Amino acid sequence: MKIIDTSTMIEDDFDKFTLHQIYNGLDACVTYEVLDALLPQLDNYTAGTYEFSRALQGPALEMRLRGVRIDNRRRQEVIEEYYESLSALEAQLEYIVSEGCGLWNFNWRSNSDLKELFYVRLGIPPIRKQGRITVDRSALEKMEAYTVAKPIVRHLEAMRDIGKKIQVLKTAIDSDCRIRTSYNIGGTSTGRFSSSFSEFGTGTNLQNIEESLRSVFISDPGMKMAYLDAQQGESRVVGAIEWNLFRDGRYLDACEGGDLHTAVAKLCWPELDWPGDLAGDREVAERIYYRHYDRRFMCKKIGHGSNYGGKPRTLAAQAKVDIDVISDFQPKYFLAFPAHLRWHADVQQRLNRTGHLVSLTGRKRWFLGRRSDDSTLREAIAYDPQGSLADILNGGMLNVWRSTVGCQLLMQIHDAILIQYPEEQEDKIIPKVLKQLEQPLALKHDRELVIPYDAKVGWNWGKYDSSENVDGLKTWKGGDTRQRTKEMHLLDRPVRRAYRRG
DNA sequence: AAATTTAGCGCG
DNA sequence: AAAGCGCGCTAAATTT
Repeated sequence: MKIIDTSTMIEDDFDKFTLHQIYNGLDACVTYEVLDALLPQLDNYTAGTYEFSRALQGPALEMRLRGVRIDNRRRQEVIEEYYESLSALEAQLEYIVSEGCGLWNFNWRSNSDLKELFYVRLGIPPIRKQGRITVDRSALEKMEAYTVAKPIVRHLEAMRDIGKKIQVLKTAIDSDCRIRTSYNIGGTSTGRFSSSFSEFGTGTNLQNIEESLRSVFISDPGMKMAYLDAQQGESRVVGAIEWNLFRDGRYLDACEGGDLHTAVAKLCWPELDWPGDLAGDREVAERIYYRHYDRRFMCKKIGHGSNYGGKPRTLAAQAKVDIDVISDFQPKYFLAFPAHLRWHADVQQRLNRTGHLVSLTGRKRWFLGRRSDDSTLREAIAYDPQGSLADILNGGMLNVWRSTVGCQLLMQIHDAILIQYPEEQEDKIIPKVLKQLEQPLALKHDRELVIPYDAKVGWNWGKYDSSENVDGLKTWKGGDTRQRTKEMHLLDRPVRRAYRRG
């Protein structure tokens, strides 16, 4: 054994391999020295958080290693279809812009080209966002009101939608037809995971995949998937915080009593025909409202946004409703749940006095922004529910991972996990998984927080659809009689589309 | 030519 | 002038 003093060594004295070993050694040893300096600084809260983070390395590394199987044939097909639609739209738009507006060498992805087109050539008054001129989606939507802009805008909206999907679909996957991500356990200020490309440079963030692309993620042969998501998780945590602080359980009661987002929808659109029962109301709330989103989805935004200090104008813009809808809604909402405003005031006070907060699950965070800034207060308000739910979800995930229920973790998506298991054992495994996830958290004044999980099962990550996606996720009720669609040999498949000429 | 910043957009 | 929070990725634009 040879000891190398890196403070005096001369690089030229060593071969490349040895230099790599030295580099690795420094990586490990210096990190260890840092740990020596950090450990004495831990307090009761941060020591717990550190231990928890270390424990999460197990499931996180396993998910990173395993990856998720991709239906590559379907992926390629979809990419091709999207590319075809995109190039057709591109050609049409190029024609409109060159012949109609006299703009050559126009690039629809270039925001400066778009600003030139709309705000100079077409003479539309510039639309601003935080003081800056913008051509984002909401600006495009506003410009639909101008007859000259409308066909262009319609093209751009469709092209951006498709372009975004292509971007995700063409992400490089590994040679074993699996997509892998790298979870970063300490990657956020709240305690959530972050997700990004894998250590091999393949894959991507898997926590922002849109619903329409999820069906290309499939389970392994003989395995079936379950998507388990915490029902109204963040809202329940808000309710739990308010219970602990003020012994005011009205919001938690509301979460536990019914569907909160539907209740918000009823407050926002009282003029709609609400049947009055849980299932009927939910059906009304789930009718498509804007793009592919339903009212219930919009109300999630309105509810969360209001909880976290959102103002009518912003929330109205986000939920695509008239500002009056929110201005009418919020007073009713804060009257029904007065603890919300008390909680905000309490956060403000703690922030001013101490500069840090400890969440419901005992996670401590310092706030380094100016304490007098509104944005610092809003960060602080959002912190506890967001961080606590992450801890609760991850705690449940850790239970599942440590247990012997016989499933494999595939993904963590903030308030949900995706797992797979031998399909014939579904009805044995799902209840056990739910039990591991739904462990109660003790609150003050003799109450518990239990977050129920919704389980959906299938052979791919997309939503079940009787015509489009029969293998997709369907709410688990026990006894799913479906059989997985057989994979068809390439040559046996019907030809879907003729080659385009040209 | 390479590195960094900006704008836009997807998810929870 | 604007006022939910938390992320990561891409193409274009800008700086080095």
